[in-house]
Amino acid sequence: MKKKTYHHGNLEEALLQVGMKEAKATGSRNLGVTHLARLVDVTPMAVYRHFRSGENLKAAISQQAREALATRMANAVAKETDVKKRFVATGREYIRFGLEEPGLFSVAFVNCSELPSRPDDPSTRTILHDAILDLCNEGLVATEEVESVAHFAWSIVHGFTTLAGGADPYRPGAHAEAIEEVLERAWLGITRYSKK
Amino acid sequence: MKKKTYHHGNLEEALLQVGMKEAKATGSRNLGVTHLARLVDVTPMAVYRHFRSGENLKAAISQQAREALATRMANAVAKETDVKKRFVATGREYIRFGLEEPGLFSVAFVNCSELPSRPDDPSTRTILHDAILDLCNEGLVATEEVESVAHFAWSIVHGFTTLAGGADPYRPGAHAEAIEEVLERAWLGITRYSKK
DNA sequence: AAGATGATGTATATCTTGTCAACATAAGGA
DNA sequence: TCCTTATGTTGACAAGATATACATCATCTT
Repeated sequence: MKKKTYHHGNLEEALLQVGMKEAKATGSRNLGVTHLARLVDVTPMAVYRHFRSGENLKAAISQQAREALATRMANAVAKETDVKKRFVATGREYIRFGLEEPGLFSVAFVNCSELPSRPDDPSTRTILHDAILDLCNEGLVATEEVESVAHFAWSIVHGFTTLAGGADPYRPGAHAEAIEEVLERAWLGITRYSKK
Repeated sequence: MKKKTYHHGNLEEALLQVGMKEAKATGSRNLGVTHLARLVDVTPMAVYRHFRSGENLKAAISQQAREALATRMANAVAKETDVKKRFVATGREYIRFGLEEPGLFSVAFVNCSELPSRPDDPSTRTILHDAILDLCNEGLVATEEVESVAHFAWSIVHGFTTLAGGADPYRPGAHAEAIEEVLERAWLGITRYSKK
């Protein structure tokens, strides 16, 4: 099939698309300019019309990956009404995402020079904060602790995912029990704490 | 100064040495074969007499970094006698290492194909396990929970470090308060938990 | 409708890297 | 002394990132 038009039509989108596909499959290994350009049947240099550099492209894909995570979290939270359940669902979905999509997860938090050094994507951060504000409203967390609770909660799920992930091919539910346990422990760390 | 001998003398060691230096300074960015070879004033190909590939070299440096971490943890633990303090010291030192040496820390847990996918270096793992066995002896943790507690504890410190690190230039004690707090929360998650 | 103009791709060239193959020399034991 | 092995060097090559110069499409003006 020949090219219908000289212009690709929507190269930027196309690059992000194949980028995400590659990320899912192999993490950040195959996110090079040349490789992605080949996949969309375009010259490497064409990429630079849409991204300043290869790093920049990778950062954009990373961003997309973080958005995918945020979306999943948002959906998971939306299904729960109970305060604690909402909070736990947030963490559980974060971990599941990491285990089910290790490639995307690693790309999402790849240490890229063009990336904000903290892996706290605004949207993800917002979701987490909202969940914690819920806890405040219930009196389970003091208002001035929101920041540190957020950091604690995020640390737990991020660390857990990093450590548990990437090993074997993922079997759904493999870590189910461990996940619930770690979330419960985190819950205790959050609700039982009081400043000395 | 000219080369005393045609042979370098101890190239392998030298490579690991400059590798660690570079890792401290810039993480994993400058751990390429050519670059490191230049630093020890040797041809790139010489490297292959000691390491199968660039990846392999990077993995060896990563290993060294993990050992550096383990050493620090061991030293920190050795200073404490109280059970809880020993445990907390383990985590605190892990976090401090990550914040004080972000380059080394990132290299230590870089996702390298020649690296065990789980960042649980035997020595580091042993130190952590020992600390938890202590807790068992005190009746603070059930014997059958050792594994999951280890995973929980590791998750927390690893996650915290990843999220807190890498931002600004590190000021000693900057996060001191946050560290103690997160460790206390973790402690609660460990000691207050009971299987349902 | 005919250009002018900017957006988007291509062609080419250079530089850097990783790595292979072939060669050189040092060092130490037979 | 001479052969073998360990260790470095040279040169070649392919891949990749990216700069410069050029081509072509799409649109906006007139």
